[in-house]
Amino acid sequence: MTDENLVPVDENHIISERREKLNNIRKFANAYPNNFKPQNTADFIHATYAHLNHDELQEQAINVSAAGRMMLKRIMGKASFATLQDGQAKIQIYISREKIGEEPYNAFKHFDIGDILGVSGKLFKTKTGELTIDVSKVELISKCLRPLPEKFHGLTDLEQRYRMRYLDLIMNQDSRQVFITRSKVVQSMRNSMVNESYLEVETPMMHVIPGGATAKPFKTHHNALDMPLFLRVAPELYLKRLIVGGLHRVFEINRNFRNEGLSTRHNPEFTMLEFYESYADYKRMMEITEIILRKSALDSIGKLEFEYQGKMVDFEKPFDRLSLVDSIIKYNPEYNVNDLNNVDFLKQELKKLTKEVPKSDALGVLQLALFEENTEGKLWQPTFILDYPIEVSPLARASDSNTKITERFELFVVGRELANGYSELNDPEDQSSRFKAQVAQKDAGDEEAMHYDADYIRALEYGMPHTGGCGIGIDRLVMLLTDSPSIRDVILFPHMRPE
RNA sequence: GGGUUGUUAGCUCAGCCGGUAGAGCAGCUGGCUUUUAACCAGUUGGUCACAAGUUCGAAUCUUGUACAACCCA
Repeated sequence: MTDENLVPVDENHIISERREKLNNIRKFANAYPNNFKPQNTADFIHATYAHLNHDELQEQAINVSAAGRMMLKRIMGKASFATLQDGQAKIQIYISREKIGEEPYNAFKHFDIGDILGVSGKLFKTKTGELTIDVSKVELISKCLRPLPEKFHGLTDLEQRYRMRYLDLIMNQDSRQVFITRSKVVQSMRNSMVNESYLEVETPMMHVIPGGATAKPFKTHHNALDMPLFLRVAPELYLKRLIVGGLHRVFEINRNFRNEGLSTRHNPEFTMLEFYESYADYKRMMEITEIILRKSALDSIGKLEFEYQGKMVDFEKPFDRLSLVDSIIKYNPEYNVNDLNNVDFLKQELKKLTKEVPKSDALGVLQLALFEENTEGKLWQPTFILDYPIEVSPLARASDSNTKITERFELFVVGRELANGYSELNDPEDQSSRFKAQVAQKDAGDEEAMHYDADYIRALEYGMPHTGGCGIGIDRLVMLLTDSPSIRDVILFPHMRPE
């Protein structure tokens, strides 16, 4: 640690005043006691006693104890109200000098907004009917040295919300709710997989040979072995090794790392559910993808139709299925089938639309480029796009009826890719030549192309049953279900440049 | 990587044609025993992101840098 790191991030007179208060507490008591045990949560208190009226509460004399952060404070002479916030909810407390005594009351008056307090007392209802703890004992559990953001506007600066997520979670209940929803989504997906007899596994995050997706990896170094390692871009090749090994249904929920730009849809590390099922194909993968997504919506937000950025998304209807070419024509009626099978026409169109026309002359590659340019963004309702060109699908099984395309789908919702699945390529000789084609592309300067993975080929040579596989982007799914415009809103600590 | 916009008190924001800094909240002092963003009176707090330039004089104009948001790639 350098000297620089030992200096507080910033200091001001408010913080030094609060430090002074803390020092005073230290003189007389333990400033950070660890023996307060709240018997009730604010949530529980409201749920259990809110229905009782003032007189009923008076008669029953219900004692509670609670702890939480003081968010609001209203001193009115010899009595005060304050609001405590615990994990889920808020509860109002009433503190009178008469009840707790002069010394403790004066001490309370100097507690700051943001301090964490423990209280005990009897429940009552105020004139306006708010359930409140009439405090008989209050203690400071943890001093808040830094002033909280303003009570009305809160913390709105996006940069600060991302950098100081702890503060965001204190101040913004919406943000807290996003991450509760995220947890429910992940839990639901795990349950769906287990219900389908899938086995949860963990495979390496550090790869000697990066593989499983066309993407640029992060590179790191193992000191003891003195060798380069790559953070995984996908778990795919390891999961399929497990299929070879006879774990017939496996899934993994974990991070992938891709060394690309940041945007509202891309974080360098992101979370995927990947699953593989023996004796299945891409059609079964589409079915199970629909099952998982519907269940995750029901389990997290309790409905199958929801609004995303002002427009409805429908998870209830069976998801649309279109071939790549059909989807282009459907959303761009100015084209016909002949146009889309004409390499020169495609190149001409792409030149109009983008600076980055693929160098390839392969029909499928150009069709895909056109799809990405003017169709993908228009797929608002869930739509499976089928028949991906073989050149861009090096791990997928070729279609039996057309060797130029693969048995592959991608699912699009609100104009974004949400899932990607296919019938896995299990012919080791075919896979070997596909890897070689990738290596040739890499040698030609494509940094995203795959490496040749000899051990994976060896695994396939032991024989892998036909298998279906699929990956679902969890961050993007949570964006949808929480109506979040940016991926940074659904990742607790999104990647930011250092301050 | 390119374009646009932004960065002023702890937070939310004003600050016009260049004249040396403002409000609300928070804090501090005092008053107030059922408040609800409590209220009333007084008060502390700023390297105007950073660095150069233009000017008698820059938060304000120019350029560069950093970080961020949005759009494009």
